[in-house]
Amino acid sequence: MSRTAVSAKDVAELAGVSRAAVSRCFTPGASISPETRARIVKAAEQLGYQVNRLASGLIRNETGLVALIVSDMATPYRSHLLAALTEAVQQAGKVALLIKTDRSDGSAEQALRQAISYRTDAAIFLSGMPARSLAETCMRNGMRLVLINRDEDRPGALQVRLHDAEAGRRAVAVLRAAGCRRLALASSGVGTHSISERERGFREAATAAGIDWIEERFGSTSYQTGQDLGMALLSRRDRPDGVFCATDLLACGVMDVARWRLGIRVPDELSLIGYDNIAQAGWDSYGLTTFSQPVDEMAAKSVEWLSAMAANDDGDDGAGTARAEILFMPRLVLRGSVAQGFVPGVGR
Amino acid sequence: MSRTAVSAKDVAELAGVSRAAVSRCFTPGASISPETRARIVKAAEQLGYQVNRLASGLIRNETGLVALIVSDMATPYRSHLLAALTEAVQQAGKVALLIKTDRSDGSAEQALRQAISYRTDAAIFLSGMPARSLAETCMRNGMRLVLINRDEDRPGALQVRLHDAEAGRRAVAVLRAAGCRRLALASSGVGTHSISERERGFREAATAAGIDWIEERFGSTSYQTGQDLGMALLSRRDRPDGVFCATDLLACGVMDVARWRLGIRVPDELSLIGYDNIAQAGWDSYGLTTFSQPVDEMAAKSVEWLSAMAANDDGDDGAGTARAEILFMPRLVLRGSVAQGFVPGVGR
DNA sequence: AGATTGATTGCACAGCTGTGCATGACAATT
DNA sequence: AATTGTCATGCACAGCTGTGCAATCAATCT
Repeated sequence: MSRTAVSAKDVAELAGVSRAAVSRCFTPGASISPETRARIVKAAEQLGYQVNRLASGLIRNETGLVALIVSDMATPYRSHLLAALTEAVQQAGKVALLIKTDRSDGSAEQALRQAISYRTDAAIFLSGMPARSLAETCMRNGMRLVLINRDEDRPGALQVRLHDAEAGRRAVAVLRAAGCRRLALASSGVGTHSISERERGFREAATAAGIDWIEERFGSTSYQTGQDLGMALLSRRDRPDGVFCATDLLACGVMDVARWRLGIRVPDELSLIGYDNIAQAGWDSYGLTTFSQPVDEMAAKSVEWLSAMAANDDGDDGAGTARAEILFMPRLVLRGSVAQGFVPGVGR
Repeated sequence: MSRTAVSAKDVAELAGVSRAAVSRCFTPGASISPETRARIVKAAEQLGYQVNRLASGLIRNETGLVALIVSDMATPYRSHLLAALTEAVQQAGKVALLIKTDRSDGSAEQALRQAISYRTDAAIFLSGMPARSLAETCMRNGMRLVLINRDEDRPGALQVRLHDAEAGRRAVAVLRAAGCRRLALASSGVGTHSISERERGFREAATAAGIDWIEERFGSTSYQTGQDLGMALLSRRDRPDGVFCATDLLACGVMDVARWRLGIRVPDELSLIGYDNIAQAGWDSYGLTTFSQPVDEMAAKSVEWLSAMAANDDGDDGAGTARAEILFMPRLVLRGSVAQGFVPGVGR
């Protein structure tokens, strides 16, 4: 009947002990005798008691909450990364607070403010970027920041990145080895750091090899944009025969337009490479050669770093760990979307 | 330097007012003069103050947290639903607590316990199911429960369901109208309520029409299972020419096996119908006829119900609202995966 | 036996906020 | 001018937990 939930006081009364004993019962390493613990546990189960982590967090300055800040979360790559992070966070005994952002201005700020208001132990940005001043406020208050595939660095935050430029370079190598003559670059117009890096690597390698290429860059990172990019690139007179797409979603769109609207055979007349290794890239309809991000490992390392930072909170003001960065290498996944040819031993 | 975050006391000191004034400043409808509010807002911005919702929730018995409990969240349909719910929750001024479950026993219980420990205002189950006793404990403590596409009902919880059986029936009608002679049902072996209902509708309609059909049911609800189902169904001597798949993911697997491994033309030799209307169903490679769930509307109505329940918390003990259910009708989306034919006016 | 050690338990406080109650100031009304 | 009403503000308490400190108690040692 009472609208309020059962508290430690109720358990204490039922078990005939002090409220402090109940607290110690659920605090690892606290001093409590086995028999009273047994009594308390029994009473707690009977009442359905769960320690109130709000009150606990209030006094311990550690809520066990980790904010995951993300946009476009229904996208294959994003949802995969989100799942991995949630799993890792839970494995570490914490819980994920999910905050969705959009493209609008100040959306990331708004999200971070939400995280602060719940006194989150950490915030992990999968997209967007908080203003520098607000980020510093977070750090000063003891909140950890992790930035995944973000560009500008915030001192004290962990940067989780991939060697995107290297992937762009390898894409050129693979396409050339497949015998492609006219290369193209298909990318969205969002201008994210990681996407820009993929473009840069592609251009560098093409320039270094002394070959010409064409580009199309517009729209968001979606299947629809992929279709439009494919239409723009493949209806040209000097149609390319090897395209590197900044994203698997784009590549799927390009491939579908080629096959189903323009009647171009893949990979006989057109070789395609994507990036992300989303589930659909492995489906029979696509068989897309792409670069795989070690999503699980990225998530695990991020959370690991958070725990490590929490462990050595002994007086250092974070200045010593000003620059933390983990760099992963995207792994080439060869499938049927690239024409058969000699693939150079680019391994290392 | 101080590890602890800025509190209302700090703001009050800077603004030269009492701490209570700061609290009132951020409480809508509280009595406070415009000039002191201005002073407080200025001081708060200067210090980067955000109201501590943990402490606020502690005293108001309303944390603003809504737990989303889900498994297989990287799946297209699930991630779509998850995104819609997160969006709806945020629109209502609340924040989503994301809890991932797996197939293991007691996983749902564990998740619900997590939700309780954070004194979540509500818990929304997208998969899994808590034990009845634990669910009742939640309700008694004032936590609202929403079950999406779940079978057993928990008194007091909101049931959000679709008319799955009707979809199964319509699938038979559409396949027959397309001229299919040998129907088949492809489903996973998970035995979820909603999936069982789709199967039931299919069988009922086929039986009523007096036609025979074949079935395959095994595995999880994945693309891979779809491939295996397709292989099992389509390599038979009496190969079916019209298949209703309990899920789009399954349908994609079936279609790919048909096209790319068995050389069966879709829709000329094989008509396919799925369920969920995931993004890939609309891609050129699939063009899958399917049933669309009004995901956004489902999310909006769920959160709306939560707010309504919170509003009339005036002494009623929930017994009056024992049975709440919202039933949605899946919408048929016609695409190219079904052979051209006369589609009966099943509207209504 | 007496002293010491160790474990266990209860008291009380801190951590941060919302709000009822009382007080004070000020405007409006008779 | 006196009274009434409104509004703003501060005090103090409640809500739930973790933990330092003192006290109690049993057990062990000399």
